[in-house]
Amino acid sequence: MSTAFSDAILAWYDKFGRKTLPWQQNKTPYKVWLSEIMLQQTQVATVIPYFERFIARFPTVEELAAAEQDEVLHLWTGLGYYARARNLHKAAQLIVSNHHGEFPADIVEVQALPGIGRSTAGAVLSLSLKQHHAILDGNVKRTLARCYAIEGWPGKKPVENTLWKIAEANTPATGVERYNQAMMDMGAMICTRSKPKCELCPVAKQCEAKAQDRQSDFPGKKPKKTMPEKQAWFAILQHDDEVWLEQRPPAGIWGGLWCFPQNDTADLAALLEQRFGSAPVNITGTEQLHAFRHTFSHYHLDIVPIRMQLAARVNVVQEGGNGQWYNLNEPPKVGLAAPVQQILESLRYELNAALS
DNA sequence: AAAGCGGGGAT
DNA sequence: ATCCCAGCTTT
Repeated sequence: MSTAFSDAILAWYDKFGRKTLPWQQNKTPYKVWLSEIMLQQTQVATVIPYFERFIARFPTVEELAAAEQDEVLHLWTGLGYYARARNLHKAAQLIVSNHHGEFPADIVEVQALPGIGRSTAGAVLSLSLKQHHAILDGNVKRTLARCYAIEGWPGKKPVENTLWKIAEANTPATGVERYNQAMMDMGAMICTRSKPKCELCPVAKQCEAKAQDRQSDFPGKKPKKTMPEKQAWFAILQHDDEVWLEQRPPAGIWGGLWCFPQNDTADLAALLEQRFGSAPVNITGTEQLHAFRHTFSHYHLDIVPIRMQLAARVNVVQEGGNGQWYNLNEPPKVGLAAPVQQILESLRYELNAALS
């Protein structure tokens, strides 16, 4: 493989690539790692404020490792993919216990950390320490799939393997930290998923998809299937400015986040029985709030929030699991599922509007 | 409203 | 090897 591809990419990077992002200043493996995990799921503009808040609160791996998981999830609230925040936290603790608090420089050890796979490990070590590793995130996949007209959906192993081979072959011997950043910038700025800016592309001359005028055929599309629809009723137990929240189990949907008691039927009586035992709860009013749809990657969830005003704050006798009365005006720093945060915000707004 | 994004872990 | 996980932007 000639260096024509990487030469063109590097020259483009020096003129147009991104060099002033927060995680590109005084680069350390920790900051690059954090940014890569956040960027796996969200665009740069959204990530920036989360990154700034996170680094301000946890400037070092040690401080992250020492944090409560609740506070880590709190700083992640709204970003999604909460398993990644939990993995980040776990990995920080492993770095402290197994690597003296120093982010490992050996790619095998890096990949052994939870939440870090081949591409993220390569990105962190190349961008921060200039180690020679290829990367293959979605931006790179799209750019290479088009340039080399690789047929098929990259979710399929053979297609992914082909793309890794090309990524490795194109990664230059020197300037790998600029090249890898450039490839991510290319995917984000030039080789975008729709309407790629081929007239600005440094490798347009070499691009097989462009030669065939088939840019939109690459990368191959994921086979789509219809998403199931599920229902959930949220029991919003409110007394004054407090509502009852429960922490979800550590794994699965919204793992470790705080949510309302949830049921898959409208029958909330059994739910309350379970929480409050036989002691009757004095409910002074029940109303359905605005129902809405929340869409996950693999199903729709139609949510019906039912608010029950309580005459008094009840001591909950729920067995197993954590629960707390959440004060709307003095919110504790805990992780919240996005629909729960939406509802809490509207409750707080309503509460304070009623007071004024 | 629907499509697309992205990669690691679980199964 | 395939499925599971979120919430946001773009179309």
